[in-house]
Amino acid sequence: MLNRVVLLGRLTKDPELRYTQNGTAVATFTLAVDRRVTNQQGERETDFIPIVVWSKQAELCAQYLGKGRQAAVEGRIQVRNYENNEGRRVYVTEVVAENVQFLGGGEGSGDFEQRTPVFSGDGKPSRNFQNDNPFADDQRPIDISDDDLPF
Amino acid sequence: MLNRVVLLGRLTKDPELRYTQNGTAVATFTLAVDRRVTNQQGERETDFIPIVVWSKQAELCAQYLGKGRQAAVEGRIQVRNYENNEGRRVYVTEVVAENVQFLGGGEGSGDFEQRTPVFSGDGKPSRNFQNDNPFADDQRPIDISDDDLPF
Amino acid sequence: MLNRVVLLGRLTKDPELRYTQNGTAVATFTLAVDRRVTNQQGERETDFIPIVVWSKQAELCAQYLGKGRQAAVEGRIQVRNYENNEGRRVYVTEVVAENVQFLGGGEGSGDFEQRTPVFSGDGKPSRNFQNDNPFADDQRPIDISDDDLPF
Amino acid sequence: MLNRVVLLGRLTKDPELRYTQNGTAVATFTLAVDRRVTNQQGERETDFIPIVVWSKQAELCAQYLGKGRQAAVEGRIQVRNYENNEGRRVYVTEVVAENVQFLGGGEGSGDFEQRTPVFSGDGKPSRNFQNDNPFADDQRPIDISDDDLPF
DNA sequence: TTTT
DNA sequence: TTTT
Repeated sequence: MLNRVVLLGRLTKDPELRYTQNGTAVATFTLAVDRRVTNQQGERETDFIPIVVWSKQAELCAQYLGKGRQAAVEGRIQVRNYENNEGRRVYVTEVVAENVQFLGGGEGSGDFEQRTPVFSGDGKPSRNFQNDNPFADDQRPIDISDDDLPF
Repeated sequence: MLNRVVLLGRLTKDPELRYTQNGTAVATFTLAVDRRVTNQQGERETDFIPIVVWSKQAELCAQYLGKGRQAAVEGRIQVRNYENNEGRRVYVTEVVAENVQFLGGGEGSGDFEQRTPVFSGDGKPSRNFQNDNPFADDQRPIDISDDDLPF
Repeated sequence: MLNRVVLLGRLTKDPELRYTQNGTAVATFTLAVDRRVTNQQGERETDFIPIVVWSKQAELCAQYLGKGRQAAVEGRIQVRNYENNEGRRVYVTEVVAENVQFLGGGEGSGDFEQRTPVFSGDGKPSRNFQNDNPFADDQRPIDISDDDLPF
Repeated sequence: MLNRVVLLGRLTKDPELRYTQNGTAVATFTLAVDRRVTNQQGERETDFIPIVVWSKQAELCAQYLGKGRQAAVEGRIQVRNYENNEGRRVYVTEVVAENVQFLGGGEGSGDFEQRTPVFSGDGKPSRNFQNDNPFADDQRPIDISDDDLPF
């Protein structure tokens, strides 16, 4: 019906870029969003919120965003679930971004020089794949439907 | 920094009302939010989003909301984690509501007659408690800090 | 960049439906949104917010919404200006809706029976037209560009 | 009921800071927010949205924000009206900010050195005052209720 | 009356 | 584990 999210925070790492079987780009990153109020111990806590971006925006994020950069994300909350390799149902909540604004900051910060996109695939098997693909690592399209999220 | 969510959906069950050790009310429920677009199979999918409400609003939700009722929720995304009883770190994402609007609908729908609040505690131990309390079931305050979420 | 609005309120009147020169539907209505806090006199004030909807959604609003009905509106704030017939620049702020949800309530309330759309054109000339059209009244398309708002 | 706005844009000028009769600070500025899509002439249009901030946040805005700076604003839409000095009712729409985030950019940009707050009062009488105060110019509190907006 |  |  109505499902709207707006976040402002910093990337905890460079985005990861992948491609679905039929060539759709999808980028993922985590946004660290500080809470506005401190807790009872007087500490400022942070929510680490997983973000998913599709298509052209995914590629732009991979090119222009990096660890430590500030970004504003507008999108919707998505809750999906899958069966893990122990046969247990796992629930994943993430924000599907429809609009990402690149703000300043971050390391190496010659504001928005282009980065070399980081393709994910790092030896550690991605166990929450709906369809595990051993070739995911070498930048070949992964064998899942466009509906699924490849991470 | 900035973390804003607005949702419109229906409760999948009656809210559960609890009290922290020092008497703060907390209600929880799941909001079923239909997606605006259908998937590739032409089906309309639904996101089931866990909601947490505190204090006075919690008690109002327990009184006036029920299974099937429509509600608008405004709040923020919170990601917390705890170690479960198998020693594994579990991540929980939920929306902490700051404003809940009661809309029509639902069963027995003599619009907003008061309901008998449903206290949770149903025999099945609540395993994601930070601090398990055997008395949670009989409506006595539960023994955890106000910071923690009792579910 | 980022311009997001979510409102929940009631229509002060039936929506007005018009068509631009090239046949695009546009509906307008005012949403009465109560403030959450009362003022210093203990009264609850209300903001009356002008809403604009385009295309298919405009026609659905004209059919299914009416005076007193509750609606949730998601969109963006738009500030436009035009020169009035006294040669003075007038500023208009309105919410351009991208998503309107029909909620219950309202008069005659046999929930969402279809209404006869109300075409605007009531004898009183609409002086904030960019391009005044004497035929606007008899439901013929109005002679303005799609960019402009016909009211 | 529910009235939520999130904006990201740049200040068109330094904020103006004033004080109500009983000492409450209020800052005002205009946020230039680019539209995401270009119009039929291929130009990117901009909405100029008036912002009001109260109390402590007002003083922080006056100190840390300036012309050209980027800011994220979270708040609610307010529509008020008053009778102008020609006896005509004038409607004013503005965003009452509850949370302002200072982002980079702007002139002189030694990021967030403190600025000398700009008090409004520039010789031109502020004609949309509900209660005109000839002393508003010399930084003395203005003689209106806290409920009213002094600009 | 507008910002980059 | 889900609502209409």
